[in-house]
Amino acid sequence: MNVALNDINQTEITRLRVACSNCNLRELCLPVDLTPKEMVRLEELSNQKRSYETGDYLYRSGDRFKSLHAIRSGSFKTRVLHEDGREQVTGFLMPGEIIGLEAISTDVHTCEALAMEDSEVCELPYGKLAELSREIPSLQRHLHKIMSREIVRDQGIMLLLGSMRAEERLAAFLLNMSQRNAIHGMSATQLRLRMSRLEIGSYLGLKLETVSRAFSHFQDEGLIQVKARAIEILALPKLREMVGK
Amino acid sequence: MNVALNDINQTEITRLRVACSNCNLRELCLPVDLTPKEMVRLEELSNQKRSYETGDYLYRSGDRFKSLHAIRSGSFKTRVLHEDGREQVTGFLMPGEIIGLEAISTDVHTCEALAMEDSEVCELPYGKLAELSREIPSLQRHLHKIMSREIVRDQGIMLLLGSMRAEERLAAFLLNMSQRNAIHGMSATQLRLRMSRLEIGSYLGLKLETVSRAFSHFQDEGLIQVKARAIEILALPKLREMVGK
DNA sequence: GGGCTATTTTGACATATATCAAGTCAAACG
DNA sequence: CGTTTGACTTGATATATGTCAAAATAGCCC
Repeated sequence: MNVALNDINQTEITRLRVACSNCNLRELCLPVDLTPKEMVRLEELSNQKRSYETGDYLYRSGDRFKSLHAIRSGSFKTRVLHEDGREQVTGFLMPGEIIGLEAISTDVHTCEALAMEDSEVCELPYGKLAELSREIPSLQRHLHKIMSREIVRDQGIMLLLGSMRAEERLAAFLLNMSQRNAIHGMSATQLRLRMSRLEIGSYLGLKLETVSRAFSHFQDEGLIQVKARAIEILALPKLREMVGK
Repeated sequence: MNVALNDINQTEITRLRVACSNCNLRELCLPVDLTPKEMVRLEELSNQKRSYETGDYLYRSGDRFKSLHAIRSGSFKTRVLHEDGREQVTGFLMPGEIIGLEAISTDVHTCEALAMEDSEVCELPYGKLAELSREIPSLQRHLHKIMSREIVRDQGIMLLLGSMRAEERLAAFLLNMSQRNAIHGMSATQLRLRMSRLEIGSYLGLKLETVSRAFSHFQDEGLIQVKARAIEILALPKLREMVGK
């Protein structure tokens, strides 16, 4: 939502492909102006690559925080579990995105992250990352950028939820998914959602029935084409209008 | 909400008082384990101190980002203005807190910050801060902490809004205010709100009438005592119960 | 203190979303 | 191929919050 599409120009994507061929560090590499040598050093940080199956935990609430993780393939959701057992989805993470930021301040993870499909991640030991960023100022600045972007993203997509109605929320969600898809080189209009209506509802603060009704209504209006979790966006501009941009 | 009260013990508060006698850098100093010499260097960063009257802008949307600001006295609100003129309050900032983080990623402020009362701030040039944090690892780590805490705070107070009803939101808001009050050495139960019902509503995604009704209802239930903007919390535990903690 | 204004409270009613309950659909499995 | 299962859709109704309007209150200036 805030990571505007035109933030990423072709040059940078090419550079990324070269730099991160064996590990998806898109979020870290992308706008950083590193020398080839520095990139190698960044690459070397992510010594661990791990695989997770659907439903596996990347980390649990209470786990000690040691690393960030760059998602190489697949997708994860983060959630908090309330005492009464309700699940609250707090975020969806897609390939190329960094997960775990929320725990830096507390040294302990405050939510759970689990795979929504079979996935691979690269581990980025926080200590080494901080150490390296001390040597490479542009990396340091970029780390700050990622974190504050996270703040902005939350404000962008979540904060406004309070003032948005159900269909506006869903429109914002779809646009967000579309942009993140596009950033990662995939279609901006053909979405394959990895999450259920229940999870979308939990994330957006709506009941699954409301989510479903909104999808149906969008389809009736000709804004999207719904085939279960495969969504085709037919009228991007109109969706943008709905969320006021 | 996430900056738990017991995060701050007496020792640290004493250290803070000594370290930051002439400039309120609480958020920066507090959990940082700096040598006296390093503290002086941090102090020296905040060379600029500025005053603002009620309604003055600290920065406007579109302003180039150069500095963070530590609030020394008074309070600010951040907001975005929608095309149609509606105001959306995105945050309230109190003494000792850092404002401006949201702009690091974009180099440009995306929201406006203005004084809710006569206030003073210390300017913290971002470049110098980053430079210094490269030399002082514990400061670097702490900068990261502040930023990710901001993420968590947003998730804590805002993300849950989606799933909270009006009175739960207001309870969360009051608890948040109470904690921030307490952190800054003021009463946890006697609150002097600096913002109108309209602003609270904008922040919480509610109409001012709903906010007012919720206040009245809390008072009827004996949870709080309302005298305009002076709120006395009578039953902290019950409020905590309402937000599920 | 008296009168002015903005803020807050309260009430009656409208509307959006939640809730409860069926019903449909598609994938998985025997 | 039929059955089962879980996910999704749709409908009827309840409830929470928004909307509009008026009254009460607090703050402020004279």
